[in-house]
Amino acid sequence: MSVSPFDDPRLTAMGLIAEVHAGLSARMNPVFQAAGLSWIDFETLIRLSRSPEQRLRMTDLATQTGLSTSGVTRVVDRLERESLVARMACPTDRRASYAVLTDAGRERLSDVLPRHLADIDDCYTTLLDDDERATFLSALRKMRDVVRPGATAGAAAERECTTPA
Amino acid sequence: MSVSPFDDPRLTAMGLIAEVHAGLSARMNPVFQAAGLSWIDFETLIRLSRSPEQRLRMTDLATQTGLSTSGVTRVVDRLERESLVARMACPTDRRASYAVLTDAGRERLSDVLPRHLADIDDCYTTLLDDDERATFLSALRKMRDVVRPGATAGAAAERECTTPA
DNA sequence: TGTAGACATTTGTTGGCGCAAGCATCCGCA
DNA sequence: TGCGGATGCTTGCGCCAACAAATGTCTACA
Repeated sequence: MSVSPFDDPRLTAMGLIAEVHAGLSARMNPVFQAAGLSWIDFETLIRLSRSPEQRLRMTDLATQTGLSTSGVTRVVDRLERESLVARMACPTDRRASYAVLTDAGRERLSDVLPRHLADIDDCYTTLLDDDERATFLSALRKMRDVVRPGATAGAAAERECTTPA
Repeated sequence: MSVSPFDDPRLTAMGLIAEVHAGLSARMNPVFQAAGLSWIDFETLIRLSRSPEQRLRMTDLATQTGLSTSGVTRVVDRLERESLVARMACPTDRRASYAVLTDAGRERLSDVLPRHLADIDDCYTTLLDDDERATFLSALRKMRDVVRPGATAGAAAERECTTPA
């Protein structure tokens, strides 16, 4: 079938991942845009919502989202402009600052989530049976652990400051 | 464990895909950069190498790579400047043009491929056994078919012009 | 033949992100 | 206490890609 010397089967796996990622973005983005968010905005808000005190230091947000620190600065700038997050000084380290999820941010998440989950069902959940999903997720986790060591959410908890106020 | 109302397990799958994709990019990019290419340059060259006559119309290249047509224009501009691809007029439709892989382009691919494949082995092949890889790929294919209908390489073949000269 | 609409591509504009530089702060050590 | 290096964040700059508008070409239909 193929006439190319560059058709190693390993390449198809990489290509598929890229294709699926791009396709999912294209599929998911309209829902986010309708709510005035980008995918990365959503990721940011979700990560905050899952963090203790619903807040995260800028650096931790960067490692969790995969953005550079400057990228996080600008995302939080945007979200702060819409009052979806707030910056909060860290009481124990005056260099650091927290991004905190606001009530408006939680509300925005609640607005978007149902339609986003429906999209996920269409593109993922209903396509695979339980065993397939389990294998799929475990494969992704193995790859992530190699490719992004230390990017787990748990890393942030270890440098949590004591709860203020 | 979690205190968030936004921790639906379906979200973790999407997050993992994004994380793995981002992590792979970060991991793979140095190899491409060392050869003066970006990941998308590489994808473009590879797609051309696998196409009949080693050429593809701009539009087909766009759907295969997931870029917009204007994006493809500029990628091909870059690659043409380095003589890795050439533009060729379509004999049967003067609106269309082909991007054709040149000898230099093939050579550049040969330069990059071994190190790229080694990266893939580190991040993928050796992490999963045969069954896991099979399930993983089939899951990705199912998702791709839903999320990017008509983006398969075969679609381009159907509108192939007859071979010129 | 002539015309309207679709299509392939390119160009102008805009926004997002990474990199490097800069500033403030923290830590270790004398 | 005081100093040097490390760390956390922000800002200046440049690249890249998407969107929209413009151009040239094709197709269908009268």
